[in-house]
Amino acid sequence: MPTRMANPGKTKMTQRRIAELAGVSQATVSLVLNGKADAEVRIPASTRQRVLDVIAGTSYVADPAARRLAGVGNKILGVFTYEPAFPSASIDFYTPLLTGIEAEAEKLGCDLLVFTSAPVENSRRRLFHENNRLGLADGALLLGREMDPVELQRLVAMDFPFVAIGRRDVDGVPYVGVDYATGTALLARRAYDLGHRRFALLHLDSTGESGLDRQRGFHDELATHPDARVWTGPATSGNLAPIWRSIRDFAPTVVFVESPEHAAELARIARDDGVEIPRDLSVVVLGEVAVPDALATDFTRLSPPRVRLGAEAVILLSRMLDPDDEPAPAELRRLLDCGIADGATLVAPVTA
Amino acid sequence: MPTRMANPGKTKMTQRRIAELAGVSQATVSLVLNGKADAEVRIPASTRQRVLDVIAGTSYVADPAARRLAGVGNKILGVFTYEPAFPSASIDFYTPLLTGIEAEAEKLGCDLLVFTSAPVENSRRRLFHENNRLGLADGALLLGREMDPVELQRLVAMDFPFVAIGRRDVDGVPYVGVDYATGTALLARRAYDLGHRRFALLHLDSTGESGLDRQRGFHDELATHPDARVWTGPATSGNLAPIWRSIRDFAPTVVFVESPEHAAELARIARDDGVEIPRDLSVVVLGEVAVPDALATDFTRLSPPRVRLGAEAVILLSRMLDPDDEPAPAELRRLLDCGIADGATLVAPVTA
DNA sequence: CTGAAAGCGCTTACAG
DNA sequence: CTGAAAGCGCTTACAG
Repeated sequence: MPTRMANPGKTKMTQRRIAELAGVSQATVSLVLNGKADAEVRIPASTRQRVLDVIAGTSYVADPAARRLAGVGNKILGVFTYEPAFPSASIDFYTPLLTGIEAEAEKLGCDLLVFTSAPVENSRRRLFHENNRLGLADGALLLGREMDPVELQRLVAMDFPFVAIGRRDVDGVPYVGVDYATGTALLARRAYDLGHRRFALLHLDSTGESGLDRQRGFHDELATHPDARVWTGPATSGNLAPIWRSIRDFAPTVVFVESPEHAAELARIARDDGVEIPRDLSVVVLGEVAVPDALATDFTRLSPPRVRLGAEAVILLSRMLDPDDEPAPAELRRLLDCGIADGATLVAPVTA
Repeated sequence: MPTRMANPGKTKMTQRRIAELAGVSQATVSLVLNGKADAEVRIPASTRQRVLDVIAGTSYVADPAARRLAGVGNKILGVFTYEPAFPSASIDFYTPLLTGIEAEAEKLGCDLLVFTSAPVENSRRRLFHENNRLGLADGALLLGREMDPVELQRLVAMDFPFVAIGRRDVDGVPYVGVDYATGTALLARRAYDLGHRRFALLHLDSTGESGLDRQRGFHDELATHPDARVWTGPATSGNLAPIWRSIRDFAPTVVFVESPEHAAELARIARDDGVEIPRDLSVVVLGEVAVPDALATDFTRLSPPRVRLGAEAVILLSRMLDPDDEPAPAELRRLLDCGIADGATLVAPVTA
């Protein structure tokens, strides 16, 4: 339990000591340090220089806690992940996001406060808990496949600046997401144009917005084609064999699969069942395989711009924090175009 | 430039307001909150309960900046990476470390402050810069292949609690590292026992401790075998063709390569040159391939316990921060055993 | 042009 | 047993 203070005993460098050394008041040191010395307040260049010289001779850095308490921003962005970020299960999902976030934070000169202390319940983290350190950050980025709407509402009500990564249905939540609906619709349209008429959709058994968007894109597109036949089912975790039998009974020429892992598993089962992919059955994946495995199937799939997603979220948050900026409502809720990886598993059906 | 405060306008929950609502003094609220209400200071259970009830009804959280300023620990661990962490080049190196760090921080209830704001010079970050937020963390973890000795000395002199990941030569620097010397010696001994007598070592052109440890382990082991012949050379970045010619002229039966990337490249060049691996030439890698690629060669190699390394560093740091704990000198500078992956590229030489 | 002072929200001796 | 007060290091009106 880390509770001991840093630097016990040693005399810490403070503005007061700088002031003594420079023969000025502590307030003057603060003014010089904050650049106010130029504008509103006139401080003679000589005084200013003397202070700067003294500081240069020491290892002084303004105490960030004191700055924060005194009411200025810290250039610290909170990062909250609803699922623990690094453990293997989620690592592929978070890594590209964090890559974008880190790169952009670096450009902006911000530090990142990762809220690892949030207690985990049902394998999800809770943002609000006693002693949460939200208040130390100027604002926060929220990542996760699903987020607790109540917590989102509370953040909005608090007027705490934050940006969710991924579209969120909760009112007033700023986000940067991916336009999965359009991406999925484009792929459905591409399949239709290739001659497919019997479509299956194997989606995740989750109520997350991104899954709903994919389903909506899928259905909306196919609704415009009266001759398209559609089967839909959720993939319960674990064994996909039963669901494969249902799909086979429907006899689609193409199956859309939300999860790359499920797609790989389904393809394996299908092959064992004598179904050759893509000759007998096209497969379209609605998510990006995280680490492209050289041995694996090169699925036709959505390819969301995840690194950029992280970067854009940081940019939006920093704009929200900038007193001189005021992002327009449309900028506060924004979807990035979803890329498509052509892959090799969507071809014209032989039965066309 | 994020500088606007969170929560502008809205009235923030404070101990003072809690105190008003509960009809007690602000100090009492603090005492109740910090559990001091039980020990030194006696506060009637009824008062205590009243305060807790009020707090439960609000969304109060103690302002971490104020706590910090008042002199208590924050359970915030700083994380400083000398090379930017997520960008692809370093991601494989840092990811397992961060996995261990995150998992352990979560267990301890600590947040992680990642110093992304450190300015980059010559593709390395500088820890000390104006407005560094080191002081906000109770202590820090330092990661990187090489670290600036001057900065390390300064941290030691400041008495700032920190733990370096990887052995460091600088006096007084606490670290958790990997025993590369012993690991390398074991592999050299294994090669010798298989009959190898002509050894080449292709090391990185760097002065980092971990590289030096490997070289030392290599040379120390082989020095015990008077009939072993040794060639050593640094791999300059880029084209390995020239160095391959030097190695070929020496005609080793086994080549030790520090970097996995160099090993892959060298193996390719060797094969193009008609040298079959491992039949004609055994190859031993002294680092772990980050993402095991199913297609790549399964090199015989060192397999440092990187996830554990991260976790152990957090544990050590938290012990240093614990006022009731006092890690022994040996615990402050510790090497973990380095694993060995048998792989398939170290075999007995045909010429033996 | 510069200094003295208030205040940020907390913790912790110190008085009652 | 509890309240009033000092102090942590800063920023920023406000007086000189």
